[in-house]
Amino acid sequence: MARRSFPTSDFPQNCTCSQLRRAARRVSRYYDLCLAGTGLKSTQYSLLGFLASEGPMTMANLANIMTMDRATVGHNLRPLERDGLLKIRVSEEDRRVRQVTITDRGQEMLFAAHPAWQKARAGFESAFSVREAGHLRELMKRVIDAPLPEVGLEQTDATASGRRRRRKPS
Amino acid sequence: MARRSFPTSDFPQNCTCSQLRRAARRVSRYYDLCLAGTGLKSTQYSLLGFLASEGPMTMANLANIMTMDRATVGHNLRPLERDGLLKIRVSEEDRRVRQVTITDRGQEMLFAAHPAWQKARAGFESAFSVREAGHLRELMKRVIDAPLPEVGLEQTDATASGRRRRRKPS
DNA sequence: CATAGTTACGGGCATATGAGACTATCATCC
DNA sequence: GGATGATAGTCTCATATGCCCGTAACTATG
Repeated sequence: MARRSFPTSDFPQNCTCSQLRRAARRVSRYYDLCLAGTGLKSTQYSLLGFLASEGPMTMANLANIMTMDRATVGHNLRPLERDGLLKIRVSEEDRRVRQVTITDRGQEMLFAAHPAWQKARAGFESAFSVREAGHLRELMKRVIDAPLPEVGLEQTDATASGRRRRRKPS
Repeated sequence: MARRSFPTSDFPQNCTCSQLRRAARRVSRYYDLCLAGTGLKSTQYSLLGFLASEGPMTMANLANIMTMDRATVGHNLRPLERDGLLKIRVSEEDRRVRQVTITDRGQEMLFAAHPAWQKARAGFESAFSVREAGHLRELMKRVIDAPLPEVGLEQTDATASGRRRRRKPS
């Protein structure tokens, strides 16, 4: 048996990242299923929710509170803007900045989706207990705020064989 | 002030799904950054890791242990297959089934990426503590295994105004 | 004021994720 | 053995996620 064996203790079953992603997929699917009739996905619901509760803000600001890449925010806003749920306009003071504002239509959409969201929450808590769910959110908060150390960029030798390089060197 | 106010207590800041997704994004970004030099993303690392430790298996099986949709597995396998890190072949016994097997090249890639993955793990645990990280994985496991109740599909009235319907009724 | 550095976004690329419709195959049941 | 139903994957579409690079705009510095 030529197969190089890895220490079983450090495999995907025990990878924090993998576990976190799996859990996120699971819960997201559940929420999205509950929200299915509303026309909003879970991410969109969060985005609009933040805009509704925190008021208009810049994309960088949104990226920050959503723990999301700025480019990702840009992408995710597009469908919502297209459908008139929010407006994006150039700031007066600083023309680099975009002010994102939820529209009335967006507010309505959000409001209309609220029961479905509540149902998702209730469903989750019926399986996981209100107390545990609270504990979970608390823990997630700590993960989000954890000061991760810098990463020094290094190279594996297996990379040399050149898998998927972006763009050809012009 | 016409803005309908939502109970602050149930907004994105307190949404389990949103928090979970945020944490997953944060940690994934960190892991992906650590893995950057290796040519593998975190999902791909998990996928190959499972295949390496559990042996060849079907896509449905993979979907199961990855807590992932079957279609998603299909999509995610494609780049790995393209780059020769795994093989997908039709099963002999049941020709509906695809057997997915990691290749030698895949094993090497995984092996080469292992130090980077360890570094990610170490980095995370330096900020979050080994004990807490273990606790976190334990909790994620419970989330993944939680028996979520069925969802009865319903309609919001805001949907009637027709946002993004898939396909036109033929 | 020119210019260099920084910051905020947009565009393009590649992967990640999942729903819905469809196809091929297997399993039943009559 | 043919209709019927269930199962495994695929194809298409839409969104989600984040990188790199380029551009516009602001800021600091000489």
